[in-house]
Amino acid sequence: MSEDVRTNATQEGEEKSLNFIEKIIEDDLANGRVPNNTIVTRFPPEPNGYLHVGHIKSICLNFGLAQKYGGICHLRLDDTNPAKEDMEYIDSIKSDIRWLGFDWGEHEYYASDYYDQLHEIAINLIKQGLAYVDGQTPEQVKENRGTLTTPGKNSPDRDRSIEENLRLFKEMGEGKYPEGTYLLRAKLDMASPNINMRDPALYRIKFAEHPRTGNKWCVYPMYDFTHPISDAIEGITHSICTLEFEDHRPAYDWACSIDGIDHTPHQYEFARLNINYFVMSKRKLLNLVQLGIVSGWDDPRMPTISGIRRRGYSPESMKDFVSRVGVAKVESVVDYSLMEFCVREDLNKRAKRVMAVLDPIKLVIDNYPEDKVEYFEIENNPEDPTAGTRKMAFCKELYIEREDFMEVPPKGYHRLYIGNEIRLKTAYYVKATSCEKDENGNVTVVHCTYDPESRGGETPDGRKVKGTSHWVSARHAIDGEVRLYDKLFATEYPGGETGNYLDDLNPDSLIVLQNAKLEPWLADAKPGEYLQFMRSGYFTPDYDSTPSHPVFNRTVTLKDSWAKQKAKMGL
RNA sequence: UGGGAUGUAGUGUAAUGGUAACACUGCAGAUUCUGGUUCUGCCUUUGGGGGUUCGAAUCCCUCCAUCCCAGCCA
Repeated sequence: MSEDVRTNATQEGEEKSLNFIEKIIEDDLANGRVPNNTIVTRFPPEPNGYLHVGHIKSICLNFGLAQKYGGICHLRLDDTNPAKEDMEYIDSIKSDIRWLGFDWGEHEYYASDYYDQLHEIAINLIKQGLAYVDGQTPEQVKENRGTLTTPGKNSPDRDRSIEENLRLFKEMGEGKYPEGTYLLRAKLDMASPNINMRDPALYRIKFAEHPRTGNKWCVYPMYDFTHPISDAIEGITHSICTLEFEDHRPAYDWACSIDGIDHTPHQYEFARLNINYFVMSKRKLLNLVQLGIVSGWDDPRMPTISGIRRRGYSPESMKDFVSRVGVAKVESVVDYSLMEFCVREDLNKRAKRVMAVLDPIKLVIDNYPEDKVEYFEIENNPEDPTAGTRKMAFCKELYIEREDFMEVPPKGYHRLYIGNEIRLKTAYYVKATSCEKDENGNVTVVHCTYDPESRGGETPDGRKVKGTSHWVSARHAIDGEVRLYDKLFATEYPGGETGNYLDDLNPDSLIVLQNAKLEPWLADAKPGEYLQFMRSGYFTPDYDSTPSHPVFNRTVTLKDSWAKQKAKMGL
């Protein structure tokens, strides 16, 4: 094949190395092993929960591969277990994929679309003597499956006649037998060293209402039977799944080899995404929701796609994140710090800078005229000249951040303390003169004087200040609620010590500040806007936000080298 | 102890028999009207042992470690 398929030139023109799946695909393409030379992938979530960050890897892989090689990616809801699945989940899955910017077009499928065909294939297997109805109890089935190191034993029903099997399977489907009484099994090899090949179950009886097929069926096909055949029906060429399915590949290949089934699809396995400080199993996430530890699947502390979206992560940053993580077969755990790096990098370029004082104290400029108001023009984003400017009102009384003033400053502190001069961002230089305290000794008001010559933030004499504070005019500011989110878990591997991840919850994962002072226009900010509260972090309006009660979620803090320095000094 | 997989800096990923590298983290410094950004530098790597070869992360042997599998879940 020609060089242009072999290489992978990026916009910069440099060559990026291929991951192992891309290598396989390019090899298949180069050797004419792909029908119509068009690869077809699929993203096959089970609608039994919300999608999480781990799924982003799979979504980007499947949709990304299709994009890159001019193929097609199907969305297939793998809905073969009506006991666990729900319409709510189907809707959330679709909106999460769209949020990431992927489009499956008309290729929206459901495993349940294939129930009729699957049923027919099962009957044909029975007719060929390749499947049988097993009347063993679930306990007997388990017993006779053997163990990891010992072979299983054949079921006494294994040699039931074809007619009998046909009759029983028909009656199973007619609802004549309760759950657990009969099972349709493939006749493979009870002595196989691979347990998945020891006569895998094909159909079980389940009296559950299905989100899509309602009560039409009371027998439902199993994953090992449904998945490969769904792939075959849809013409999937590269069926990509996670490592734990490696052992199932022989079953997959068996199903694709059934008479009349397209044997094009091949299964490839990659390592799922793990991130430290996170739990990523749907079961655990469901638990957090049901126990009320979080407010719901979209709680901004949840690693769900809806959670991180509400938290203020951009889809672009997440796509960048998974691309940096890469694709391989090694079980791995990615540092949460990489995810934070990716959002910061993206939001630094696009977030509008605003002044928000989270924990306010009043700053009074004693030598500033009582009623004077002046306006300063402030750039919306120093990283993006096209972002424009806005005007901010300034007057005698302002709010500044409580931590920007100290009566007794530690070494290295270059913010406001009595006698020290700092800059109020884009406004004036001010020098602290005194402070007032309440009965508990907490500073309530800081007094200062300003230098009129320093208007705009620079002085004619060119003297420098070490600190620059953000501020809002006390007369103009509005109040707002700010939700400071941090990691949900305090340890790298939740439950790693005690075995119970709930033991490792971070008690400070959410701190709500009710008294933040904000630039007035923030009352109208809408969810989905990316903001930087200067010197503090990236924030986004929550959907709880209203003009009379604005609410902001912290996406991630800014990097804070002063906090590090303080920590080192033991402060 | 059956079967399936995997071992490259702290973390993740490259290098397909020819100088072990990139990113994140960490550390140090410079710049800065955000203690942000940007920039510079530093730290640390082929699981062990044999073998083949002029030459091995790469090929062979062997040992070790880790993960997955005994649902009528996916």
